Amino acid sequence: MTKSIEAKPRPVARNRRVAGMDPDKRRQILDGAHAVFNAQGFDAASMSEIAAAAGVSKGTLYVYFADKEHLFVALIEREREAQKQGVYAALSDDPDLGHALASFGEGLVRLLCGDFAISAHRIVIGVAERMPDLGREFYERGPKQGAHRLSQFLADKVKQGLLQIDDPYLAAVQFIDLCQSTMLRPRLLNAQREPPSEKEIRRVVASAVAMFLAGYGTKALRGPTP
Amino acid sequence: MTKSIEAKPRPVARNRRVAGMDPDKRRQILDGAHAVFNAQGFDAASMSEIAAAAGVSKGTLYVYFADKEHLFVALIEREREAQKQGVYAALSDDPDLGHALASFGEGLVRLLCGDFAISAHRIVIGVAERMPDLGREFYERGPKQGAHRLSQFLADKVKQGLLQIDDPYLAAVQFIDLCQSTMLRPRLLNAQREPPSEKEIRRVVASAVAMFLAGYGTKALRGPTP
Amino acid sequence: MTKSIEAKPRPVARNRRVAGMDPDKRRQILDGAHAVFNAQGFDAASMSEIAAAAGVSKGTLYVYFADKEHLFVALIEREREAQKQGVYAALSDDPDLGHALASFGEGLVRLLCGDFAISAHRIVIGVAERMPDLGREFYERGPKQGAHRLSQFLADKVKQGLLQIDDPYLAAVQFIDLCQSTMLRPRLLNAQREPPSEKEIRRVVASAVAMFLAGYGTKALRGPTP
Amino acid sequence: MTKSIEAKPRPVARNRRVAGMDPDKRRQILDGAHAVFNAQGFDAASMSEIAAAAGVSKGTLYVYFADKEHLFVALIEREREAQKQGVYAALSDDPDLGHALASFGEGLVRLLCGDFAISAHRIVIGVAERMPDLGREFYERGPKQGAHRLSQFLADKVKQGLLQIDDPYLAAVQFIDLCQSTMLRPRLLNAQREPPSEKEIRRVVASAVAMFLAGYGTKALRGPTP
DNA sequence: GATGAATGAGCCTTCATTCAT
DNA sequence: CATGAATGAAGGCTCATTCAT
Repeated sequence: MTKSIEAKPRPVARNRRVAGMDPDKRRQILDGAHAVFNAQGFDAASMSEIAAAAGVSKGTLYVYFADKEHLFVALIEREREAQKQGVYAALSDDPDLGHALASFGEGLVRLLCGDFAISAHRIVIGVAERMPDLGREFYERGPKQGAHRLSQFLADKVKQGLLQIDDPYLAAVQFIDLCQSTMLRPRLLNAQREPPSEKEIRRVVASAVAMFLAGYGTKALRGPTP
Repeated sequence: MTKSIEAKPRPVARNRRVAGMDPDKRRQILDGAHAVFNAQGFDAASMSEIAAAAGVSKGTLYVYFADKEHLFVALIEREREAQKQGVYAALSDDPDLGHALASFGEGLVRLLCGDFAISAHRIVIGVAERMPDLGREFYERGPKQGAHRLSQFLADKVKQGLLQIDDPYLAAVQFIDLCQSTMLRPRLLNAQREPPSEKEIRRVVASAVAMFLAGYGTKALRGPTP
Repeated sequence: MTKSIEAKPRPVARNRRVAGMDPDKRRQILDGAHAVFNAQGFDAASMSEIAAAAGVSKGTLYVYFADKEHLFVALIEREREAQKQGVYAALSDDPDLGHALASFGEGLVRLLCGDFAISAHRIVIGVAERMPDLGREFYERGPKQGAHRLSQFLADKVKQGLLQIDDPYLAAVQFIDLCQSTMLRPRLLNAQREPPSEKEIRRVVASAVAMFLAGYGTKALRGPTP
Repeated sequence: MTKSIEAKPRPVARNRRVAGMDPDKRRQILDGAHAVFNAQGFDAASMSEIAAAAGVSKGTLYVYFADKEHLFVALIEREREAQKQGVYAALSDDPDLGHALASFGEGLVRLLCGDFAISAHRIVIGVAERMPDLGREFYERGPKQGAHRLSQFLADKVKQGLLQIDDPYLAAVQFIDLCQSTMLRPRLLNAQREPPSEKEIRRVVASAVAMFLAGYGTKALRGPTP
């Protein structure tokens, strides 16, 4: 039968040796897990392969992580933290709204269509049915939070009179989706093996910015007209 | 000694019985497979469970489908055929472009955020790493073909002077993505257990149509102004 | 849709653990395999039975041997090594040719009609159709090599003028076959459950030696006549 | 567990429909079984393949033969009958003893090293452990009876003063084994894929006859000397 | 009587997890 | 603490046999 993270109460909290966990070894294990999960997906990845890739024994795996699922969740968490740096910087740097959105959009697409994010997405989506908590958490801490952040930026611009938006959160997601159009889906389905080219990213994001500003921009945005 | 003893390839032909396949039983099996695959995903679904869900013996499964993968592929095929009916009808029915796009978009979202399409998406994305052919084919016969169809419709409207579009395929995917904004992703990640409400669909699609026409519409579209 | 979805070959290396194989456990497994293969033949022997007979878990079997065939081949190898000791000693020990041949023949028959050699023969012959490599290798390292060794001994005697032989290899096989006459075949077909008695062995081998020397002996062999 | 012909009492004599068995269909089935058993061996042959090769349904197989083993036994019986014709003719035809033995030996080797006899031998030897009755019967009705027949011929020649033999049965088997030297064993083990050439057969049988007559011939045999 | 679709026990193999060293 | 040999449940798949048509 299905094993679900929350369905398994892990009856006795056994050898939860928390003392003396070597952070280096933990990182080492997560690196190995990263390689194997990305290459194989969740189900096809075996703990033996992960142990081998990490250069530790299988037993050690279980010292650091209660089971395969917890190892995977920990990996997702680490990677999320590692990557969400800097993408949002573009939003505050550039005084020109179009430039700011383009920089942000390009950075976002580079990140989301990159090998790791695609793999992680694939895996989490693939197990979402069996591990709804993982999926929800991934969604809330990732895409949702990102959109929220952008929506705050947009709300700011509304206040400044540059944009006219009823629902800033919807607008934020729309912008994010526009930026990924034609690029994300074929990557997720593995119909496109390579990340999109820089040229393609710029082209698509430019189109997204144009449509977004056409839809939400005010006269004030189009610049000081005589 | 020899490293590996290769068994001589069996000379007598394997009888892939194709004749006498009861279509009802085939449907019955696919129904069972549908239930189990959707509930568990590809890897976690077991052929035993599928057999039980279908009300047939495990052996019968293998009379109708060569193996687990072929069963899954056949299921995807059946469902695609069953569902791609009628979504595109909206494109030709309505003389008003805004109405046509809205109808189309709403139908599409209803389909793509419905339980089955979400499950199928999840599964195919989940196995895309290990079965790239399946992923690619799913992409090409599904999303890509759909976008292509819409792009032809848009190209038509360009000829009619109603729209001004450089890359109709990109525009088509942009529209499709806009229609799904805020609704598809949480569904895929199982952060949203229920399909979106009709009201929500109408709201988001209306916003998508508005932005799309703001971005690509010509003066001619806005109607005969005095 | 694609006819067959080829799973991408797993990039991460399979860890064929070779290190840390406990020789005692390996022997234990081979002993169990010996018992079950001999009792059932190759196909009818099940890995479960072998595991039970060896007193290990099924999983352990696969730690030591890649699969059923490799286990079987390893068993054959072990047994061959264990048994080909000492049979050829008789050839050099005895100065009298008749005695030497008789000792050798008796030892050979004792070996080849013994329980193990009969079982191994039965199994290898039984699978020879499907595993020609195994059969050929068994033949070449066993019967063929044995005959070759004897033929060298005979060629020596030819040089000494004691024998007159055109084709020493043929002569060697003839002698070997004569020694087994009436004893090997009923054993192989299980028409004779017990190995032949010592008395019977001596009788048949004596007859073989007599006929062989009658056919190939020279006057010099019959001894210095007045 | 092992299935053994005699160990399985076949509790209720069920549908042993004996009436109306079409001899043509029976032959047809045995022909199919012949092809498949020879190509695959006993265990690897499947009843489906046999049914397909015979051009009948699987159900029909079970009308004519109780199970796989009985089908196989019936096949062996039929083939034995079909083949033991004519080999013994040589024994009475030729007035010259050397010629008679050579003709007989050559015919025998041609038969025993031919594709069918080799296959049958392999299969029976392979299952002899699990089906001792089959092995014994095969032995007694085949090799043993053949040797018996030759021994009677030899006893005759002893009476005629041409041969001097203590144990004619042993002598018969010795002759038979000599005829097959270097040819039967590699065939059985599939180390020699083709039946031996006529030239080789003549060479080896000539050598066998020579040795046999050297060992057992009387002065009378060597011909009327002055 | 013949058919062949259906059965289900059983096979080989894998792998997450444990535990003695 | 780390190790990795051992476990055993479970998975995909086959095939001898049965039975409704």
